Order: sequence, then structure tokens, then C-alpha cells
Amino acid sequence: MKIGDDMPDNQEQFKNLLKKNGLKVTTQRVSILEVLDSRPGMHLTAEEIYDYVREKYPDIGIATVYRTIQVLSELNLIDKLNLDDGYVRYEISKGSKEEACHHHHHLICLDCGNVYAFQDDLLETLEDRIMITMGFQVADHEVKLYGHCKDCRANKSINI
Amino acid sequence: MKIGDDMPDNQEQFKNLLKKNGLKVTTQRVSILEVLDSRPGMHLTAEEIYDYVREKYPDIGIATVYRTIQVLSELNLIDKLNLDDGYVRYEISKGSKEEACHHHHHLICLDCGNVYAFQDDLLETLEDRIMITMGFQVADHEVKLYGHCKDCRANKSINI
DNA sequence: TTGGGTGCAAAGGCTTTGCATGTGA
DNA sequence: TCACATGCAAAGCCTTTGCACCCAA
Repeated sequence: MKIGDDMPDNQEQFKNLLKKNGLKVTTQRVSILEVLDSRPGMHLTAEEIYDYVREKYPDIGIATVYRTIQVLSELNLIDKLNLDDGYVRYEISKGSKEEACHHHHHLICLDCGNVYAFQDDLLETLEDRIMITMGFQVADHEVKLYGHCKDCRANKSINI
Repeated sequence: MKIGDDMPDNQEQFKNLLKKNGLKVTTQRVSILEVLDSRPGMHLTAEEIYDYVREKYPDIGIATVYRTIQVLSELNLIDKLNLDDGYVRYEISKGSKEEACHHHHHLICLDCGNVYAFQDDLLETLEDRIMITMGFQVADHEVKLYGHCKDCRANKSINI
């Protein structure tokens, strides 16, 4: 789906979700979700979201962006990512209409800066072992693995 | 070792490390390291470090604390921990005089708030699998697992 | 109509920086 | 001596908040 398409399905679901929670459907909220929804896998800062929304809706204020981000986060429509660079980043939540299947585990390439997700099940083994060895029951996780992605590693070996 | 002891070994090593890097040995720097060194496993904010140092050295400024934290971090003497509560926390680095054996993986108890470390080797399996399935070579990690620690789980079952 | 939402600007809160003074080597 | 370190205060920067106006329901 191209950026800028109408995406009626997601928008309709979003509107209903807002109504269901006693929140109003506003142009601002829809525009912000649209920005995030049309850029899956991108990790945008509030400022970046603000800039994208202003392309279509120049009068929006940054405060509205922050407030909407909070709303979207509470509705589990977006996930937070903190790369410790002074910005909190957000991306559209992939699975989960009902349950929060937050995927707070990322591979961050030190070469190209791309951020990849990886499968939950790889973490399950780790969390099982933590339970066995430490008696610690994991309920949620935030895992950031820094390294070199497949593509960058391939490019490197070419350059040698 | 009690808080407040002299810890001549670590201090001496620290002083040499400063000199080796062309940095001056100052009362402030030694005091700040002492605060961290005498509280292993505690995760102190800059403000908390500032408060502890002022007990012995009331004239220190918060800017010096921030600048010294940066120095200690560059010398790999302390590790950063970000719990996303608006503060960056620091703890004395355990291993590693030479190599940075940063242990950026923590278990954070949602009940008591304690922060535990766990063994590196539990992550190795995960990182091996990431390489196999994704072709991503992990170089560093920051892993935060939130849940319920052994003690809190024990206390809970008593209370039922 | 009307209460929640928005835009603007100001305030908050952690951290960094500029600058004159202090001090370790 | 003198370059680096410090203390103070101001500034930076991201984010939140107060308030009057606006608008979806």
C-alpha cells in the first residue's frame, strides 16, 4: 500500500476504537495515525511525526502530537522504542487488535542504522531459562541487540 | 566492605587510569567513584550520586557530577542503565579492567523495584540463534526483562 | 449545546555549556 | 606556571501543562 492511500479499514477500526473508549474522532488524531500506519517498521520521533503530519495538516501543534501519541500508546496501537539518543520513537503496532502482543525486541544495525524486529519465540527459551536459574518470572521485555545486519555484512565482505 | 572504607586498591587503580589518560586526579572525581564503588549493584541517578557525594564534599556542583560520569563512562568504569523513568542510572562496572565486559542485561522486578543482573551465557544462545535465523551478528546488547523476582513471588504465595 | 480536543506559549525537568576561578602536576 | 577541572548560573532540549478557543457528538 502506498503512502497517502486511504487505508479505510484501519481508519475505520481506529475510529471505532476511539468511540468505544469515549474519545472523539478528530482530524488530528486520524492524521497522526495515518502517518504511523503508512510507515510500518519506521521508528519516528514526535518531531518527525509532527513534520509528516504538517505536510497535510499545517496547523497542527506539537502538543497535539504528544497528546495523541499518548492516546495511541494507551490503545496499544503504537509501540515505543528508546534508542537512548535523546528521542523516544514510535512505530505502528503490528499484530494485536485485542491483546497487546508488543514486540519490544529489536536488532539495531550499527552500520546502516536500520531497526529490525525478530520473532518472539527466540526469547521464550531465554525467559524459560531465567525462570529456571533465577526464579524470576518474566512478564515483559525490552531487548535491544546492536550489531551488523545481514546486508551490511554482505557489503563489507565485498569491499574487502 | 563497608561504605566509607578507603578501598585503596580500587582508588589506586582509578588514579593510575586517570593519569594514563592524561586526566587529573581530583577530590571530586575520587569521591564520585567512591560513591559508586561502595554501592555495587545499586543503580544511582546523577542526582542521587550528587546527594551522596555532598555528604562528604558539600561544595561539589551537579555539573561536575555529570562531567565525571561521562569520564567514568568513557573509561568503562561504570555502566549506564535507562529504566525509561526520565533518569539515566549508573552502576560500577563489575568485571573488566581491560576489556569492556559490559553487562547491559537486567531483570527488573515490577513488585519490589529491585534490579538484578543475570549471566551473560544465557544470552549467548539467543544471539547464536539470531545469527542463524536472521544473519544478524550481535555485537552488544541492552536487555531489560520485567517481571516478578523469586522473593516477591514467594511472598505473594504466602499472602494468598 | 457542551465537554473533550486543540494551538499556542509558558513552564518543567534532566542535562549540557559558558565563563571566570581554582588547582593538580 | 598553566592547562585542565570546577562551580555557578544560564541555556538547551525534549516533553508536559495551563488556558482560551474550537468543534465533534
